[in-house]
Amino acid sequence: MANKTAPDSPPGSAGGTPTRRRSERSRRAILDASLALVGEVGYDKLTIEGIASRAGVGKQTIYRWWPSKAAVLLDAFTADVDEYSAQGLPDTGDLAADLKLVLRATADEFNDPAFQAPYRALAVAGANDAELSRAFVDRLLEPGIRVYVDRLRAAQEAGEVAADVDTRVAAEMLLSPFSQRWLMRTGELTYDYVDTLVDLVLRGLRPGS
Amino acid sequence: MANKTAPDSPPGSAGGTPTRRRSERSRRAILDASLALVGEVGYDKLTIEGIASRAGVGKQTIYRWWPSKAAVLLDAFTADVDEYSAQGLPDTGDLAADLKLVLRATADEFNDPAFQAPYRALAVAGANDAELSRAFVDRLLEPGIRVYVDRLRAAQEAGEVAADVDTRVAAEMLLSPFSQRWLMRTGELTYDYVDTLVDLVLRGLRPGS
DNA sequence: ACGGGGAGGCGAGACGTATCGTCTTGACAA
DNA sequence: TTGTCAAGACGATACGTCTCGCCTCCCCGT
Repeated sequence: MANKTAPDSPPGSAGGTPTRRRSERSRRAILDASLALVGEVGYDKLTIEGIASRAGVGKQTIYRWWPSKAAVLLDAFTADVDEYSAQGLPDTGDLAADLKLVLRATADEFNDPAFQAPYRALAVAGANDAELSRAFVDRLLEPGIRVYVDRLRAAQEAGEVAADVDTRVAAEMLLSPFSQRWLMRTGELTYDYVDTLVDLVLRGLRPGS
Repeated sequence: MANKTAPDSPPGSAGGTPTRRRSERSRRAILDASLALVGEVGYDKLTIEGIASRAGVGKQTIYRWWPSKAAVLLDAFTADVDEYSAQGLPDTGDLAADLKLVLRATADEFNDPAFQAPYRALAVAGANDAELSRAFVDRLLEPGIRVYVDRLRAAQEAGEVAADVDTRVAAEMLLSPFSQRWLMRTGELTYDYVDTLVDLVLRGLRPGS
């Protein structure tokens, strides 16, 4: 049950135990197939057998390395995404402009159908599986939030944001309405909405407010 | 496909077509059984056959009136909840106090295991089923948001909130971080958190800020 | 006013299909 | 020699459809 959502590394890495012989070719084929299939048929109709067949792989090869289709999808999705958050947010000295720029780009990304299916599926699968939820949060959600917290902290040190503001809560005020809107489909993610949200959040962060 | 999540009313009401004969007894038994079972085994392992068996009902009776287990659950859950949002938020003239009071109570509710399972299941099922999502939003989410928008509007008219504030976005800034935290398990819903959130949101709403 | 017929919902469960997760086989690579 | 690989057989489970009598209510003819 350990490593439930983080299978052993591919051959070449050196774990505590001797590296197991694993086909990198099969691993990539499985990840690619799962991403392609979830876009075509949706998460509910995504099956292990379907992934295996599409990847030209035996079912056992999937069951050997992953505990569930959600874990496969999380791996597949993480690989494509995690270099994005490594670079941090831009800092031009104008907090509002920086936030609007990045959130507008994020809105475009969230409106991209290729992105929607797997991300929705993961968000959703996590809600009913606490263990997967933790992996999803740790590997995708938290890193995304942290870059905003860092940017807010920088603005705080520059005097652009009041010193007594809880930057974590402020980041949530910015990001949660955004992702909630998208996840629950309570509204469109337009540039107008992003701008309104950023402006209203920042009103409460200004020094002396 | 019409009425996908809103089956015909029980006998006695008069629809456009002649009222169908439907057992109210079976309807209640199905709703009760689905709520009980989702709490016991979780959403993934909730099956139509299980509900039918628990309710002492034929499978066909469920398939006749609902399109999916999610639709059953939505009906079951809605029945218990919708009188709650009918009464609106308190208005003592102190917006911060009113919001904290209600959100603290909501936090208690969200921390109640009996509430968690079905609500999580619905939020989650909706993300992968656009039609169910709409029903979930219309019948549960939107009414909940609206009472906050109304309360904010009242505060706006009382001069407690700046006139140019978009009350809808403001309500989302308050509620989305809250529900996001709970849904994704990114943090605890404590009274402290609620208070911090309310205070920070309201900082941006004050006139002249 | 009433009583018989018929239409339709009802509980029960059989049915074929799909996918599950496990297990076995023989080839192949380290 | 040892462990992974592709392929697929296997029993179990739940799906959604269907058929069966039973029962209840509504309507119509008397």
